[in-house]
Amino acid sequence: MNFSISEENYIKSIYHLQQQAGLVNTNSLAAEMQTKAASVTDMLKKLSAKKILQYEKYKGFKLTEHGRKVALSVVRKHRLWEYFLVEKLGFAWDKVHDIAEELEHISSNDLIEKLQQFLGNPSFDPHGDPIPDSNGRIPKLNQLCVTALPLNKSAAVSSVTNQSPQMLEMLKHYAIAIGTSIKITRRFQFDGSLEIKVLKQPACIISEQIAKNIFVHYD
Amino acid sequence: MNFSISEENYIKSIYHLQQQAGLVNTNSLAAEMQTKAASVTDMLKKLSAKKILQYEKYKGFKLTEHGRKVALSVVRKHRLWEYFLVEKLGFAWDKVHDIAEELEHISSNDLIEKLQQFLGNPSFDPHGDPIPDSNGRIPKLNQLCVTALPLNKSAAVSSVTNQSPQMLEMLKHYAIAIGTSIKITRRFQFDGSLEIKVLKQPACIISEQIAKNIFVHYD
DNA sequence: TATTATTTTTAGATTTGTCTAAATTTTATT
DNA sequence: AATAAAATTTAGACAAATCTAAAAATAATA
Repeated sequence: MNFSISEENYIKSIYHLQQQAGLVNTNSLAAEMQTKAASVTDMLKKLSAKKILQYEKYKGFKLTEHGRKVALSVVRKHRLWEYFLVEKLGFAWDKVHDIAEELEHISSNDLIEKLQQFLGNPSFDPHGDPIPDSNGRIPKLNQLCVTALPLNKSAAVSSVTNQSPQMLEMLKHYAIAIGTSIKITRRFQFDGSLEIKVLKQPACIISEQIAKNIFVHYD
Repeated sequence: MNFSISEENYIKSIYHLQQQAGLVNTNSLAAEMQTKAASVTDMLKKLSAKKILQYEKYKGFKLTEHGRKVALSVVRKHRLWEYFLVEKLGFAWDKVHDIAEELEHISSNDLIEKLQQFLGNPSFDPHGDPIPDSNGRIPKLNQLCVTALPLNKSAAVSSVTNQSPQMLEMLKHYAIAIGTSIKITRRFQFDGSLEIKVLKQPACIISEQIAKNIFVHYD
């Protein structure tokens, strides 16, 4: 079946929201989509009729197995294009999101398979997020939130969950990117903030709020 | 100003039609767009209000200078993506049109500038059509229709104007692509058909109708 | 538990792009 | 020039996606 750009965007957003909480509710989806609750309800009816959603009035909703497959194919396209933009075209990793938002809706499967090959079958996008394969399988990486990293143990940043321009700008300022090796040199009990050390950079302090979004790789 | 996908498609089609005849009329645009004359009239009013068109009821229409610029930017994007699909992703040249139809509407200028650089600033797309630069300038190539090529003079195919799947399939069958060296070995006065010779291929006969769409390069 | 507040849905309107059928204008042909 | 044919436009309708305002259902609280 084919989906409109708008439908694909809803499906993708629902997927992301239900990663965190099992059931998704109307208002949180409206916030995520930057639209009104009434518009969400309209779309829910449509997606429900198309068997993308399990939806019960007033009770919340989640994707069906079929809906999840559709979501993963959009996520796959988004992340492959992000990889392309950064690795082949030379974009900075904090500039590619909006462009990939458009590219993810190009419909050709042939295109996305050839793109994947051209890129050398990458497993993770430039933000460290896993790229689902054509069957919807998601590569896993052992991850740990920096808030849980032992003191003075070096580890490589593997992903950043909040990808707002503000967050990405801040990381850039601290010279932190995917793959950057970091070390927690001090932990402040008072507010949970961390003193971190990046190679060739002066030590700096990040708030717990930021730290919660940064994950590192361990074996 | 920003244009919808539909508006961009109309603008591009008008551009192509007015390349051949100065003024464009409603029915021919409807045919090109595979839609109805009434829909075309509706869109003409909109584009006219946006100063894209010079339009007089019942009299035909053509792009303003501004409209031409917009058209050329869409054409530029289409042809750069076609080049990418063939040269980087390995698509056959007769498979890329529909995908490029979608990609040409991705809006980022930054993207298209970086793509152009990545591709090495190509001047012609895989069908031999010139790729306008970011200022709307179109590279020129001295071209000659094969119907006007002297007997037994070899020349390289530089472009093919009709890009219907049928035409492209036929050219593939005759082993003719952009750059292929061909020679007219005989000219039939009766119906204008031509006997042509492609290196390592048996001589074959093409109708005048096909020949009219094939152009060769000369110095 | 009764009442208030929040969340969600419905009803009805709007915009964009399309359509059909009818009316109008232009062009072609007796 | 009168009439027939073709091209074009108008009028009115429809689907998709959105919105506002009001109604209904659920959750929170006094």
